[in-house]
Amino acid sequence: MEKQEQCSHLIRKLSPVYRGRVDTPRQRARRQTMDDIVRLGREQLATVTPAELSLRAVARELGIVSSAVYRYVKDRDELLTLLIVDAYDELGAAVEDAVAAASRRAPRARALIACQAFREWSLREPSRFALLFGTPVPGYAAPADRTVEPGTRVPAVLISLLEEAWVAGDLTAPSGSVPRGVKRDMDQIRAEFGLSAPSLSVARGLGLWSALVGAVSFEVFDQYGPDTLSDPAAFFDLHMEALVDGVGF
Amino acid sequence: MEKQEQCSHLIRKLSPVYRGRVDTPRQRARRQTMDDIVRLGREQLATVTPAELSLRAVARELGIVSSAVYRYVKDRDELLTLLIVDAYDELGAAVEDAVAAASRRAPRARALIACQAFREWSLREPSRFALLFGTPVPGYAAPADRTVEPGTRVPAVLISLLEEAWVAGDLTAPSGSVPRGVKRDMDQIRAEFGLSAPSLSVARGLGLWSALVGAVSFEVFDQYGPDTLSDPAAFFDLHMEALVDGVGF
DNA sequence: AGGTAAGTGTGAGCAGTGCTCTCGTTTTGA
DNA sequence: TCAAAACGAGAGCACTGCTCACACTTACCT
Repeated sequence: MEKQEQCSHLIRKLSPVYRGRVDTPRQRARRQTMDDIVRLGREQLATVTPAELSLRAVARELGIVSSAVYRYVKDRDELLTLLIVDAYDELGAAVEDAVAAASRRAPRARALIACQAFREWSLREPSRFALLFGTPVPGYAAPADRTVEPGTRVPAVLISLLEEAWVAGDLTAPSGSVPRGVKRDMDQIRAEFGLSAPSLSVARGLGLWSALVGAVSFEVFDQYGPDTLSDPAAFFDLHMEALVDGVGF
Repeated sequence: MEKQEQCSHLIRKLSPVYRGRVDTPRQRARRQTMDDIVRLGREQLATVTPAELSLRAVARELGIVSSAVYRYVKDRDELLTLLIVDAYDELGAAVEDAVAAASRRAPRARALIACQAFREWSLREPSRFALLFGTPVPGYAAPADRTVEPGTRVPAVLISLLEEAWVAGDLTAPSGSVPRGVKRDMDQIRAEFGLSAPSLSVARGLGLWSALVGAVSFEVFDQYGPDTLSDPAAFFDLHMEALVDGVGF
């Protein structure tokens, strides 16, 4: 089905007869329905955790019988993948935009802004945060070829800020030795992203990334006791500043 | 039901006739069944995420019809609470034991050992880790009066190590100012635990706690990309050392 | 010692889920 | 024009949590 469609799509593109009318009504309808499905799934995630996301509910709101939705989405897992990519993209855009809007500030300040943007998006979209960083759903394994790229956007922002600070001489390399195995892994990352920043800084950056998710997870999932933090945002900032200092910013 | 039992229990304790035979067979059987339910739930959690934990499966393995299990457990949520307390206790014991076994070492070393013990238990029990620190299950809200105390054991260990280091003069207070609101919250914690360590140290300790959970969560939930860390334990140690340094240990 | 109430297990049943299959109808593309 | 592809409907299977009416057994009190 998928293959057939792509095939006919290709034919249309190549055939002069269809110039200017790339879509059949059916294809337009299908794309519309696909968008609706993702939208309804996203809306459902506003009130429900990923584990209890219901295809039947999507079909219902779509005004379609439950089995018909399988014409568009192979699986519940398939819908999850769509929503994961959707969420990663929106999160990535939010963080990138926040950083871009502060392009004149120092890398350190922008790193903090990135963390804040991450936090704010997550608090605004707790279920989608859970979808990305919470308990993975049971048998589901995200297909790497579709989720890795959008999932790397936020860490990529942090990494690029780190590198920018390093080349600008604004990053003081932390002192200390790095175990051989970790060094090798960091060098691989450095090669992959074309970084000149030292291994230990990269390691600290990766640590910052996991600590950031941990801190936000604590807030979104209410892991701090009740009433222990009267001003969570202030505590978050303080925490992030310490982490950012640890990286050498 | 509960009240009646406690009542008769009291009577038995007070009545000389029952001296030495505190339990009726029925009460013994009930306790046994309760233990079995928790055990089966725990076993189920080894292969299944908290969200898809099934009461019917427990009943099935118990050799009992599905509705009968509601004689022992009011709700699926009730079972969750039992398992949460169970997991918190085992995790707390694991960390406390690891720290106690190294009682002759410096607080800093013991803090690192606590973190490692936390990580090891979590990797050994991924689903139970998810139960405690992953996405909260849908409508479920843990009853504070039963979960807060066991849930505080691990942070309590960290806090006590921090305090111990401080009174021994082994903790260098980090420099920097603390926003008023955060200061107030930290003072509340200091009062609650009877701490003399400075507010900023306590704040850093809380940050360490959330970062620890974040780091472990990254490993348990496979948030680092695949194959980015060839020696996760070494990276974890490096990360924790940095955090512990940040606290002032 | 006997009656009463509580505790326990059974089975049917309701509403919900994911997913499959068959059957018509419509659209598409050659 | 016609076969194939796409689509929607509806029934159905196996599973879930949970409730209820019904039996039976144990425990407690008079």
